[in-house]
Amino acid sequence: MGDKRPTLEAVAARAQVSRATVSRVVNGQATVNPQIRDAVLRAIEELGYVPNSAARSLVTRQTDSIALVVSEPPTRVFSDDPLFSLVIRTVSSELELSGKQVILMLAGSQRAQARVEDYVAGGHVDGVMFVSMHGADPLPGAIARMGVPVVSYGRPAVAVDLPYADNDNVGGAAQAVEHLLDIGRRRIATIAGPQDMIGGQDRLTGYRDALRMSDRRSIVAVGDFTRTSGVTAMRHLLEDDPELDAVFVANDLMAIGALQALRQAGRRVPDDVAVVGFDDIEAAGFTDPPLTTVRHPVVEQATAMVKLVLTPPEERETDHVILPTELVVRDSA
Amino acid sequence: MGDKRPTLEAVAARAQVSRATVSRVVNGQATVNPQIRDAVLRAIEELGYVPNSAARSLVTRQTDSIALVVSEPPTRVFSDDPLFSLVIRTVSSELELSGKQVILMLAGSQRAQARVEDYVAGGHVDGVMFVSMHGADPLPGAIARMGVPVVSYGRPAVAVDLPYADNDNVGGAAQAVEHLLDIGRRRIATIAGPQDMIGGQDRLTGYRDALRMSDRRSIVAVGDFTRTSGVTAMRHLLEDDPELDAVFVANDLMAIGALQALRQAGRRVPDDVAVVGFDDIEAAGFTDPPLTTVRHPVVEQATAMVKLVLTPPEERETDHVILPTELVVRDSA
DNA sequence: AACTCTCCAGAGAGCGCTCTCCGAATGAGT
DNA sequence: ACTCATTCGGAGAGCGCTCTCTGGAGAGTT
Repeated sequence: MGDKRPTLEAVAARAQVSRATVSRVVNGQATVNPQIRDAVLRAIEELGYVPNSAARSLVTRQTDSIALVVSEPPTRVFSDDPLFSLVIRTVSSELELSGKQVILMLAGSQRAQARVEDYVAGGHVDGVMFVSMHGADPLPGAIARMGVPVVSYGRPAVAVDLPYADNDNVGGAAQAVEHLLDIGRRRIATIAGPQDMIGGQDRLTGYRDALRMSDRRSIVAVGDFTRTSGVTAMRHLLEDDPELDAVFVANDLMAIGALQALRQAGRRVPDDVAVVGFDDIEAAGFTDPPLTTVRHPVVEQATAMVKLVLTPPEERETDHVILPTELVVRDSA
Repeated sequence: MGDKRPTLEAVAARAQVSRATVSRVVNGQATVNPQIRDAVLRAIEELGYVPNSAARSLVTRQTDSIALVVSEPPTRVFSDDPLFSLVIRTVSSELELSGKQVILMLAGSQRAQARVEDYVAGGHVDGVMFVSMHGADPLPGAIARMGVPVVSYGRPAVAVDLPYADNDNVGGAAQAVEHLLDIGRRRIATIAGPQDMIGGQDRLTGYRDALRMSDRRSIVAVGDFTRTSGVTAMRHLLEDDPELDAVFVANDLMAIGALQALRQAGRRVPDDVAVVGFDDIEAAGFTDPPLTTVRHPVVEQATAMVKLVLTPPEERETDHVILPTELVVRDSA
């Protein structure tokens, strides 16, 4: 910013052409005489010209940047969901492929939500991606109404009809429970995720579905996807039903907590109680015992989301991408 | 973007004043008659006016956004450093306090680096923060030369003189080794981090310093901060010196790997081999046994970095912030 | 040879905003 | 009553770019 950067005008002067011509060259229009094009290119090179993006987006009404909005309440900000980082990185590198930038926005508080809304209204971004929405978040709807493309990572609450990329939470949970059934477990409990998140709801649904098919009773405790909540929930479960011989935990972080609680309670895993998690975070591979869990395709899901936000609605094949999950059997079940 | 958003002009017309006056009100200048101000405010409200940022930054040459550049080679992108996410979140919320946005950029490849350079040259950002730099990254220097404020999370390689916020890696490592010495260990090895990163270098230096003071021999293996590299390094160490009774590992991820390798080799921790890690990631609390490690203030460090990039050089008290570390003693040593 | 058609570069009008003058109106001073 | 500050809103010139429209030159047609 310090010293003046060359403008289109300067390049035009140096190449002895008009601004319009330089603009054409810069934007790769075909209708330019090769000789003139070369001259312009040389001038650009010599001057070290880089187009000013503000000026450009003022007229094109395009910003080449997409917001990634993380609707995470402040309390959870510091409990590290390891997948979060993977999503960010995938989205970022995927977007770079299309020459777009990622603008990261936290929307954990009311104030922050208003900020995001104003920001988008201010025309700063060409699209918005939501990650980790809770309940009936009004923000996506508000933004969609402004005519800005919106997508969600994970299926949003039913009220809003947004395009989204999700994994098959219901199917994955059912898969986990069926595995537990297959290895002969009879009293299968679950530690569910927060019920204001669709992921939490769906995994509970999958658990219930699988159990209903086999006529078993469901035993449910609810956590909030953090490890400590897993510890607490497991303890409650053990109090409620000391006879349980298996537990399906709605995410690995809580499963790790459950493993700890189980150990403290003197239960052996998987001998006394089998445990299946969900997510297949890296840590799942080196818990004691290594965690059997449901893996879902984070990278593919993030990629699908990016594709959705970049594709105009009329060109989309589908608005709802659902990716399959896979059971990873280790030692805990 | 879809339908026309109201402009300054429209607000001016509605409030029966000139554009200039509206601009004054929007930017909070004092020299506006309260009555007129109210009228303008009402018009803004009624029209739902939000200033167009492109137009504004075209004339002010300010963008209110700061780039967060992650110079991580693609190979490491998918090995989740849990702290990475914490840094991102802290930076983001800290920046929001000053009304700035975070633009996340990956700079793992040559091509990506060039992209970042062009982007910054294009005047998109008011400042750049670097995270996780390797070796003598030319990018920060190039950007600093353009007159854009640059800071680094962690001390950069000596060649470039950038403002930075770092933790006391040398001191922390020394602290860890001294603890090992205190509990009576005699053959203390280390698994060092990548030597093209200052953090890796400094922690090795701290290890060597502490050992030299006590006249012990150093035993070094080098990893790359990933868990698997910790496994490999630990195995090598065990081959090189089967008698070792302690190991200081340059980060927790590798320490977790080392713990696994040790278990596989039939060594008990801490009885046979004491292990100390570095970082105090959440997982360190629930390894088996829980990991003794060096905690450093990630949030404070990120906050300090943000403060540096936002403060003009002439107003800065210091260009180099170094935060103290703390040894967290658990069961592994 | 006169005409039309195509191709391609230049002219110039904005995009929405900020900010520096300017000038009108008000109040104080003589 | 008249002059001189002083306050505060308006006019208008850009900021750097895109893009439509225009017009000149050369090629093709009759």
